[in-house]
Amino acid sequence: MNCTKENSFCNCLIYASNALARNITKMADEEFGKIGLASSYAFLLMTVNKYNGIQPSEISQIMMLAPSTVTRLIAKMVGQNFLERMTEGKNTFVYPTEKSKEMDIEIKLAWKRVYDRYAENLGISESGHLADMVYKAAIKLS
Amino acid sequence: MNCTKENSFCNCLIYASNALARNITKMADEEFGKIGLASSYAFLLMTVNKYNGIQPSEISQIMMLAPSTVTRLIAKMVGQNFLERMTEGKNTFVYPTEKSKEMDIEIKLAWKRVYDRYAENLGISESGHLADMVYKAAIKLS
DNA sequence: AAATCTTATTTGTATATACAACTATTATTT
DNA sequence: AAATAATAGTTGTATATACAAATAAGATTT
Repeated sequence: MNCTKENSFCNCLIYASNALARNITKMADEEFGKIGLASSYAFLLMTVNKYNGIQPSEISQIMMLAPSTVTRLIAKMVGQNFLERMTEGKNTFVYPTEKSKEMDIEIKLAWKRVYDRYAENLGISESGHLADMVYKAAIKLS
Repeated sequence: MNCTKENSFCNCLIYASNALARNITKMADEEFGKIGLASSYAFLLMTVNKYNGIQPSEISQIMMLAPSTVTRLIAKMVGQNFLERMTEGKNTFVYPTEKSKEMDIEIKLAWKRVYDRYAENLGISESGHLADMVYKAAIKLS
């Protein structure tokens, strides 16, 4: 690869992966923004809609986020009446409200739009291949 | 790919790329932390050491960061006597101090350690291939 | 020359995220 | 049964980053 002043870090996975993450998240936030959500919250709602009564620790694993981050995301969605939290002993169970369930289809459509946008830019098979590689690498480095 | 509750987003580039970026940045911060820097600052110093008198807008392009972010990074390094800033008209030129120049070799060694660590986890050719794909994707989505 | 457009940078403010420390609960060992 | 360890979740605090607005300087058009 031709590394000029303009792309001296093209061979650096640290900066490339951060740049990719920022760019794709921006795209996602644009699409999810149309339905009034930032992407993290959209994914959280999708997850809780799918797994009724899921625990924060499981969400943490699925979304690959630190437990404290998940606590904060949930708290915000509880505050906006999208989620409910029930505590039993040391465990917490998270449930979607009607408001969240009603939004599910819209979230999925927005998600599809994000996918279509990046697939359009990267190519369909390319983007599938990339997602696969990036996911596997993320796991290996965790 | 086998998507159970544990990895429902394995086909989702948004979350995979964010997870990869966080994991690799954590690794980088561990290595650069040994020489007292967070990874962003290390890269900034490397860049300014290489391109004496570089302008923030150029740094912004190279590091793929927003101009405001670059301003903040530079300000912090100026405060710690790693960089100097000269303003001429609307332009600003950034220079390394002796402190930064002396650190250059250590930064490069830490950078090598980061590279070795992720190459060890991902495989050498794999990690090269991944960096290449991720960099190209980041550009295409920008 | 004045008015307008463009470019470069900085500042105010907001957000996502994490780590470390803490609380509370349950499980295990002695 | 008491003591200890492990697990689940939350809170305080810090950081990186961005957007939008502001400032300032140059360039271009009229």
